[in-house]
Amino acid sequence: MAGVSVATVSRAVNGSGPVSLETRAIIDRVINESGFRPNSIGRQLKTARTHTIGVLVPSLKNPIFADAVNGIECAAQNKGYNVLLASSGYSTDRESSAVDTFLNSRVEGLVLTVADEEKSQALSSLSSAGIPFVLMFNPVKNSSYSTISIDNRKAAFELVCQMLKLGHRRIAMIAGKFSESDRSIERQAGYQDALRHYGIDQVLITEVGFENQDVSEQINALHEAKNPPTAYFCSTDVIAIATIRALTQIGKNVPTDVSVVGFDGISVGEWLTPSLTTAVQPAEQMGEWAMQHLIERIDEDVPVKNLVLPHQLRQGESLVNPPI
Amino acid sequence: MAGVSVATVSRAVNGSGPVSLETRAIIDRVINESGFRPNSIGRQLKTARTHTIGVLVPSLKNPIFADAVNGIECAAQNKGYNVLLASSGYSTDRESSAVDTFLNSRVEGLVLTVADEEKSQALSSLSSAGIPFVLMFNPVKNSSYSTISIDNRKAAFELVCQMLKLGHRRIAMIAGKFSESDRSIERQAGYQDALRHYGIDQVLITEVGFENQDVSEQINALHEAKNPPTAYFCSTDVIAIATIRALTQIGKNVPTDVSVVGFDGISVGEWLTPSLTTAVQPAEQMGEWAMQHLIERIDEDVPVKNLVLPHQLRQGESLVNPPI
DNA sequence: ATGAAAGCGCTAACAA
DNA sequence: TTGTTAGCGCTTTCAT
Repeated sequence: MAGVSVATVSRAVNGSGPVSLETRAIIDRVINESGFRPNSIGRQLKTARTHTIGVLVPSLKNPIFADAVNGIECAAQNKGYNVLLASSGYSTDRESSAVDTFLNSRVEGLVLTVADEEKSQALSSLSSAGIPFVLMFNPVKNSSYSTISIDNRKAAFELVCQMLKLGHRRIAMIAGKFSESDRSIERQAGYQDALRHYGIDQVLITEVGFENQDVSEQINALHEAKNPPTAYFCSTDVIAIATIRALTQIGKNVPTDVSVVGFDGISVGEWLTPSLTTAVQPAEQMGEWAMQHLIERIDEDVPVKNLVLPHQLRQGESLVNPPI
Repeated sequence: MAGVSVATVSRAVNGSGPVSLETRAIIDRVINESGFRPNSIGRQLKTARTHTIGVLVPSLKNPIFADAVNGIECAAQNKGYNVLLASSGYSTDRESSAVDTFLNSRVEGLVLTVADEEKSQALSSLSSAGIPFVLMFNPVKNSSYSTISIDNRKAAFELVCQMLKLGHRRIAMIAGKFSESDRSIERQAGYQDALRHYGIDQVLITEVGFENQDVSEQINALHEAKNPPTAYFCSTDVIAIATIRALTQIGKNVPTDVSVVGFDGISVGEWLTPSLTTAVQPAEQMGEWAMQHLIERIDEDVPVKNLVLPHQLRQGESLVNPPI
């Protein structure tokens, strides 16, 4: 339309070569008039670069992941990368199929949280595909993968020690399904470490689904026992909130009757009454770091890195001494 | 590698034509051994279909958007579509550039929430590009765009009427920046409708940024006046939560000293103490519907539709009679 | 400063 | 049942 070759248009659009002022003017005019848009697909095919990264999280309904994705997306935008998003709903099958899709779409890298690093079919595909990725939230196990996380076990240990120090002896753990979360497993280990440290062998663990809004059934079951727990350690803040609701429904007051502790440090925990005692993961920064590191690995072929951030215990009102 | 032509491989991989059992077996074997992955880019270029939709929201930090994106993503996955995600941070410039990127990536449709439909450069690009899109949360104005929303003005009117009915006469509105949200404008109109309906002409509107976690300054200013408000109407739940915090910081109790009402119906509002009085938008379903309708428009060229869902008022503890 | 042409990986006629 | 081939839109040498 501009009476020039496609090569010249390419050079004009990308500024990738010399174009005379006059031809550039003509091309600009024609582009505006015709509504021409360079087709990224063609460019991607030719250059073998997509400037796209894949992001896979279990669910956006948990603010810990929404915040992380927010951090990732902002960093990506800054660096000129596009974000393909998928959620797994904590299902390993959906993890694998999402990763397959990403790989076929030729994403240049991934940031993801999987159910369990060790059992992940998705991660095997990824490593054999040889494309860089960063695990987010998943604990470090195989140090040949880049990861960003906190020490879940230690944080859980410290949290439960606090509970024990206040005098709690019957502490139940409401754990997200172990098969769906290696974080949950680590936190459970920390819980047991703490009990053992205090010479207590009454472990009381109830697994619940992560998508479960209502844990009344499980809580009721625990409270019908002869010696109900005086405190609950929950493997996420979202589960802690559900636990508090369930307790309230059966007439238990938190924290006077029973204490509840969460994990994650989602910001709403602070505004609740009682505010949540929890361990804070800086989700948004973790997302940002993951993205930045991923881009380093893509562009500069930087080596794998395992970043374990210090966690932070947040004292809330939901944990007090046990009733006498 | 399998000793067959690319055409045969294509047929085998896609099941798009006859392939003998033996050749299929060979191809499968070679694919597994070599780690071959069909390149979507090539296919996309050839077929001129990307099976990708763009999603643009202001921010994932507000659960109303995170929930909506969650709904969109699930629906997309069900229908075999990929999701390219971007956030605008309530900036119209970033809206436009995200839409440009989407368009160049040849997304087949978009679901988006823009600052203001009427002033949106992004929407002009979109409509002239002739690709289907669905506005989410934005009120219906130009009915030639598909939209899914509630009647913001009416909901705000009803909410503020409730406040007036309880006896409040000095009601301030803490509004998200009008330039960043046409919802905020509509809700403000509903607020004024209600005041007018009760013959009150003391409108008291303070604009705040959406990303603003801390509204202490604005709240303090209002409370240093001779007759401070007895109630606050906030244009979102997130702002309402910030308002409650600011009030608490200056020693005001909600709701005994002052009432606060939000808008959106994010689920945490229910677990707060006091629980939030608000108007509920069913974000996840809105996302699902948006995605489903978008795909109808893509596949079957269904006409534009404007769906205005009934809103629902949620009675919470944050609204009571004004102190005597 | 510009153009011609090859080729990225794929699909879809068409031919055999 | 399989192969040959053109071409999707782009970038990039290599000529001119």
